[in-house]
Amino acid sequence: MEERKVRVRFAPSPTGPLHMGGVRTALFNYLFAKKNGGDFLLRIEDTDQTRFVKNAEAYIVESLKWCGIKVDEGIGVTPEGPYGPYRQSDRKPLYKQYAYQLIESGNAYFAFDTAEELAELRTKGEQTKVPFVYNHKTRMELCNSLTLSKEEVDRRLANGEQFVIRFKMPENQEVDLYDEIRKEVHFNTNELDDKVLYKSDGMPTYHLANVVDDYLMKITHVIRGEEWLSSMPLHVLLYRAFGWEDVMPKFAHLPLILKPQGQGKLSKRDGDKLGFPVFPLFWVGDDGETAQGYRENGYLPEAFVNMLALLGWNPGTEQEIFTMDELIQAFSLERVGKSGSRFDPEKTKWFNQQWIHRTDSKTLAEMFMKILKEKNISASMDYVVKVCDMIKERAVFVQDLWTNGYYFFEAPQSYEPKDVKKRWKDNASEKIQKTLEFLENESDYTSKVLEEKTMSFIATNEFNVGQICNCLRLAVVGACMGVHLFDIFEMIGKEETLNRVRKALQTIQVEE
RNA sequence: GGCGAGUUCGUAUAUCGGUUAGUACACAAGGUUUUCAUCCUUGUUAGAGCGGUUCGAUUCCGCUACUCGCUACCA
Repeated sequence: MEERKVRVRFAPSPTGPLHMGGVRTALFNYLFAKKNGGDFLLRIEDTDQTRFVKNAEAYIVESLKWCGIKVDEGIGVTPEGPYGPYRQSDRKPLYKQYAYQLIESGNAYFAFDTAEELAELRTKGEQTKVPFVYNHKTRMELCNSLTLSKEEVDRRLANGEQFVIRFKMPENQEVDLYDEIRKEVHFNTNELDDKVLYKSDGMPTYHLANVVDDYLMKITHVIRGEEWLSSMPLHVLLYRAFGWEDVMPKFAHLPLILKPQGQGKLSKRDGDKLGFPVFPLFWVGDDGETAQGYRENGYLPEAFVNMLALLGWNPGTEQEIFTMDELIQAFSLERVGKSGSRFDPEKTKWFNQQWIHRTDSKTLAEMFMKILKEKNISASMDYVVKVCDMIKERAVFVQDLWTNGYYFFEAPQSYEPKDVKKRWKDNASEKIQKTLEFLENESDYTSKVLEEKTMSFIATNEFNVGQICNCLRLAVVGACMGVHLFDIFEMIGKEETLNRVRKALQTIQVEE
């Protein structure tokens, strides 16, 4: 077979916000495509009108964009590309001919059983513990073009009666499949059923639409979640039935992402319960329901992507921090694991911390500026960059820039009682009063210079360094925390430093 | 119930028949820091069970157990 350009697709259903498991599937597709010089397409599989959610598509596009996953072709790109449209509802008329083609070749048939009839058979099956399956064993006892006369079928079709088209699953056939991650997988067609390919509303089901579109869009590799492994034989059989086996894509089924604790796959509920996001972006649905997002919770997209990449894949080296380009370089399907991975919110925080440390202060400052603006604080870019330089290594989330650096922008509004109790004693007020007088007489507030002078002042007065410094810190920060004391003095300047010390002297005296 | 897939420290993973089973997160104890955080050092903890194959199995095979997925006119 001649070399085909690698083309992969991410094909989500717009049924709600895109789950982080979905983002990972998109990411792996993207990494694989870029690693192999191929294209990454985005196709929307909106064949189920009953579950369609309006904002979902825009959410998907925005999520991928935030993550730095660039779509080469399809939804969100203008022009969309040569194989469009890329929304299955817009391709609706196209599927019918393929379904009929399968009927003509004897691989599919019309079925007229109503949903109610089938539901009844299923409940009956449950009661008798013989589950009902629409397959080679039962199809000849049901209402379809295999059991009805040709005239009757034609009559029903002409009358516009509701029908579906089902795949006629061959009997007792061994299907040997090859999955890029799981290697050989075998099925016997007797275990499979006659899946609906074309629904009574004129829409294809996932199976038909997926195969037809992948064929038409010249997809070379299908990389998707493990929940699809069971339908792989159906899909391969469909390629065979259509006579497309020579251009059938290769398949790779990704392991699932599991709950941090307990059992089952990761769900929105876990996030609510354990306090971490399950979605990349904040979501608010038509029903007013909301969901937390990594972006709004202060995660950097680099960290989110980095974490996702290492969930189910590893480079085989001890490197853990990867840029997108490094991921592309290092990625291969061979190193994707077979077993489900439990999601670890703690490790995710660690990734974010690492990325905040690595992100240059100017980028951080731009994000910090937005937080400051919300608080009606104005500061120069230069100043904010300096602050970020000093505090970024103690931040885990973007918003920590504020919680760990507010004192660069405003005076403390209270003094941590525990620290006051621990430090503001043994005539602290008296000593700080003296120190204040000393500080008032100093003019050079350069960190190094002021530190040196203050230290000798403390020495000549035989004060305790720890006490004085911590009390000053309490005055300026409001708690025993934060960066180097004299760096704070330099940053906020003499005037502000003195004001804060004076205020502390008044306030804390009262509390004492 | 049936079918498919999976199973290494608490978690994510390395190992591609021979290792004191490595690393990271988390946790614990020290150190650094006038504070907090960062950072550094050290430490605890792992091959589901049972049978094979083999000179030797975490690694190969089988069985059992458990977990996950599928079993819709949902994807």
